[in-house]
Amino acid sequence: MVYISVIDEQNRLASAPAGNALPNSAGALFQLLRDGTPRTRSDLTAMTGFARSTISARVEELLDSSLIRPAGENSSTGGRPPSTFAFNPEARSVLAVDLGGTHARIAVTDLATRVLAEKEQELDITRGPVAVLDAVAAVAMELLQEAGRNPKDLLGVGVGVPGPVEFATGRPMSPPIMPGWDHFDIPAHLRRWFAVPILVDNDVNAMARGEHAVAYPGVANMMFVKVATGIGSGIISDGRLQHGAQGAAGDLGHIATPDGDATPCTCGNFGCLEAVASGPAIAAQLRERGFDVPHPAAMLELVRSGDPEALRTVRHAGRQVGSVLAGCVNLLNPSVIVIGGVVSTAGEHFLAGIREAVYSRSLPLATQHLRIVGTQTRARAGVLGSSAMVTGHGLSIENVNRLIG
Amino acid sequence: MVYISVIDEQNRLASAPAGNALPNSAGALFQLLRDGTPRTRSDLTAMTGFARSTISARVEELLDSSLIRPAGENSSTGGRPPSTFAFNPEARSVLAVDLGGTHARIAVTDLATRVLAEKEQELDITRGPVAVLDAVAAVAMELLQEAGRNPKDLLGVGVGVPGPVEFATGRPMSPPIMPGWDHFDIPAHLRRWFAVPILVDNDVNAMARGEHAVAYPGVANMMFVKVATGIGSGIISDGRLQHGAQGAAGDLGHIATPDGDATPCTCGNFGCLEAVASGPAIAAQLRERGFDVPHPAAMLELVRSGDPEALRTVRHAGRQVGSVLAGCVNLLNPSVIVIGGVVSTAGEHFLAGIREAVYSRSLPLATQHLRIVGTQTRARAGVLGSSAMVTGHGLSIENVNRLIG
DNA sequence: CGACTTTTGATTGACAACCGACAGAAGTGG
DNA sequence: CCACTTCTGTCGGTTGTCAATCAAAAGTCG
Repeated sequence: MVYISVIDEQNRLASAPAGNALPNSAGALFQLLRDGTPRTRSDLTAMTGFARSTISARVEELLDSSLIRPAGENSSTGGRPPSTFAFNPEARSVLAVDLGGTHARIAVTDLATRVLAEKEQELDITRGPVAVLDAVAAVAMELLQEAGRNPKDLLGVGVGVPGPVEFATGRPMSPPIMPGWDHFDIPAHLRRWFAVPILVDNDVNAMARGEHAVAYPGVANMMFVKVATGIGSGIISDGRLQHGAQGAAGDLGHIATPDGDATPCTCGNFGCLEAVASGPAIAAQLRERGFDVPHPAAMLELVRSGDPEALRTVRHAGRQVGSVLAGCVNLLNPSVIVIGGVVSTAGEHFLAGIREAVYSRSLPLATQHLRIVGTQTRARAGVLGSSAMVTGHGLSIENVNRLIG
Repeated sequence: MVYISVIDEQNRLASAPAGNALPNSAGALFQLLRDGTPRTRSDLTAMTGFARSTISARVEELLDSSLIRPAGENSSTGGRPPSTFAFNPEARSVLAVDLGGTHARIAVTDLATRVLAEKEQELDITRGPVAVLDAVAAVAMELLQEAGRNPKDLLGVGVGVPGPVEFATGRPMSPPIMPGWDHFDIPAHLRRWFAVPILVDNDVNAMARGEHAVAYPGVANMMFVKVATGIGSGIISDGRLQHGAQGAAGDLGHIATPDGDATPCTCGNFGCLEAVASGPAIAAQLRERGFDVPHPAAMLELVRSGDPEALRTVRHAGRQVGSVLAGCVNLLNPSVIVIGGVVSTAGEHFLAGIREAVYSRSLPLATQHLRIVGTQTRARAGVLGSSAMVTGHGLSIENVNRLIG
């Protein structure tokens, strides 16, 4: 349900259903049904305060558009049993794209962020926007067919890319690992195939949205932290994903760790979190200790094998991440921190190191209800977030009214 | 002007005047006039797309309520000269309260956050909520009379208190320096005198709102940092003040400084920013170096006198603050950081230290358009912010419609 | 099986919102 | 002084919304 702030009768700040304050419309009614729970017309009149006749008309509109569908009948309470209606996630579909440095994951989802068809494949981002996006579009067409969906069916396209993005225009802004993509108009190019709204965001922001939508839908303040080649985060504050002034918010990788570590970083500074706790940094530390770690996957195997030295190294890296996150907790006071990225798959020791450092260095008021957890959506976080980004904008009151009208 | 996100004709994410999507109403029209610029009826028809007759009716409503007032005539363009209308900040007044540990500043302002009457006085917060709020109410009544305003005239009351607040209820939550205030219902108590909406927030959040409203109204992402006995901040992201999950967001005081300093802090940890760069910490450092610094004011005098050793100490403290802010910049990517609090009045050396550390440790993308500045509103930031908090809620579309209807 | 209850859909009339048209007001320019 | 332009207020007409009523549908209960 969508809530807005109002001052209630006691002149206190409170929350009220948006339907009371916003204009009555099919779109507003739809927001009440969006949680998927079946409701009767009577439920809706009680929730909105509008007349049954008005609700009936609105429900009919929504049924016609197939955005809601009949959901059976409730049991009778002595008279005719009421018929119920619920959000119909099958009404439209969403194309969700998650681009990484070397791989792309592409999915077709329904409106409830459920995957209908999905494919992951190698795709080198350095091949440039035209080659990459053309390849993405080709796979997308296959997936749409596989899912039995028509391109006309799409509500929109969501794309996550591994670099900062100017969210309003969908253009990457000076991305360090995406040569040729700077200021490229991704929506314009993709619109050659898909004549629908196209939204682009940073990949970690997309992952934050995915985890939020699927696993923590009611949480207003959370962080998603990705620890892999780099270390980044997506921030959701007050229920909204935060981009910052240049779309560069959430970059944890080059925050200095508090213990005065002087490891040099690729950015030119010393002691950056990325230089001491990222996947490559952990692998380097293990090599220093005589282990044979030719590639990141080998590091994970070593840790999973239970080698004590490797576990200590990973746990220490976790503490480093946690020491930086402790500052983030004091600053943002989130309810949940989700840890994702390949390094987080190394096991519980990494997470334990993070928790240890956060709970020892953050303020009690901020940590008393704080949960630090591993990702539930794992490798799918990105595509799920791209999908949630599209439904978040595409199922707004205004847009639903447009879809119907 | 109020903007909302929509997908435009090109299916791109863009901004459009709220009047297009929100229902037409006097409140919505008022938002277009709220910037204070005089506009003609024709201007408004062009901005909203509504018929002149509709606009005329709405303008009349707003004139009747005195929320807008005639603002003279524009010069003729060949025919009858159009009359213009502008926001009338005198229509109502606001009671703004800024409570500190030992002082209170109370002001009556107009709707444009301009002070009409103001008083600062000693008031020990440890005397407890009843004694303090009763004293505040008494002063407020005097100030209302001094400003020639009636209590009925109030749009609302805004209060800043030196501790965490549950914003929705206006109750302090485990405030460390406010004995007797924990969970006290401040709005309920003040409502005995003022039967209007009463909003309560943390004092640093209020200062952030004040500086934002008066000096940086268009900036969507900024931080206000107060360096005094403690070190705290107010965060404005995406144009909204962020409270975090427990209203504890913005606490910089107990973030660990990156250089591994081991100074013990009152919180039980080591190397907290507050332990190395707050007013008392700087005073302690100066005492260690043989200076006679019996109280905080003496520290300021010493620095203002230009003593090189004192300047070095202050500059070093600035660097410590900056090293923590560098992380905040990477995390939040603000456009502006405003430095306030008594320590910031010590001179440019403190600010210089902050800038030095931030610009050396933050990412170029985040710092290229970043400004780090001293407060313009100074000691008034708190009351101005309390006032802005009230107008921000009280002049919303819904509330203006209520004021008129 | 019949009386009663509850839900649903259709109809109707009241009402408010909004628009366009019109006439009057207040200027400019020849 | 008059033609023309631009702005303003008013009025009637249209539209769409909403609430009340009613009859039919579909169940429960005795």
